[in-house]
Amino acid sequence: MPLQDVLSALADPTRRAVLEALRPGGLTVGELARQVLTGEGMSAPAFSKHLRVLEAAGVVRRDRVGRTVVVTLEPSSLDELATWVESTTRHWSRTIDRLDRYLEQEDA
Amino acid sequence: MPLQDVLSALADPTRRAVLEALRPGGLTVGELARQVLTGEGMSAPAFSKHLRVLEAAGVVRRDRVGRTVVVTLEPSSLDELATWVESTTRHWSRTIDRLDRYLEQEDA
DNA sequence: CCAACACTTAACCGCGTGGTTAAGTGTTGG
DNA sequence: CCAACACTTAACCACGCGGTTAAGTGTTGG
Repeated sequence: MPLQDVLSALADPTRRAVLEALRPGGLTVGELARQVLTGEGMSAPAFSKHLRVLEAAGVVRRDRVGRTVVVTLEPSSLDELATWVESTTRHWSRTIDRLDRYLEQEDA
Repeated sequence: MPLQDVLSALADPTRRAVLEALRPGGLTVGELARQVLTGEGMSAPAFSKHLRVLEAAGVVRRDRVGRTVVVTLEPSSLDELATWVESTTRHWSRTIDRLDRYLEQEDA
């Protein structure tokens, strides 16, 4: 679940929609598809691939239950991302006027 | 700067490296390239394209200064992302055991 | 058992993304 | 002025990603 995998996993609207749909709790693949793919005519295999990507990124887990597969969120999988965003933006507020830094170097 | 654009912009290591390099403040494209592309033999045009993506996502700004171009961070461009991550993960802690939800439905 | 169900895997395909080199655009220093 | 500098745009190419259909894998009701 390195940052790289999480970010590319989230850079897809279908995948983000899956996360939204799972917020109340785990769902079977079928139920998930019914909620997420309302309208868009996406095939089951395509959807399954998206789930694979999310799973590979460590964002969700898939467990076979009877003949269905239940998908659940993997809590703390976005911690690294949250930390990165936080630590990145924190310093931005202190950023001086956009030209100053360059001009300083120029003068030296 | 919709979430979609920001996420796909960040889903590239070179682009993230640019943000890291800009944390202390704005830099010219050349200086930025020197810091970010140490080692990887990436061409200037390729790098310029990455900057274009970041700019289109609203994450950085490019200003011509003399014959150089200064790149600066666009503060608050990651606010939407931070909010999304926050609001997404907040509920995860409350997520019930991964099977419960499904089994409830099954019983009904 | 086995037919049907709920998905996944396999094989394939078009296209967008990330890379290249070559040519173009501003902006000085001399 | 104009040559050189600092990038960017244009044109092109390879390959990975998101999509498809067809076939495979577990699992259970009857």
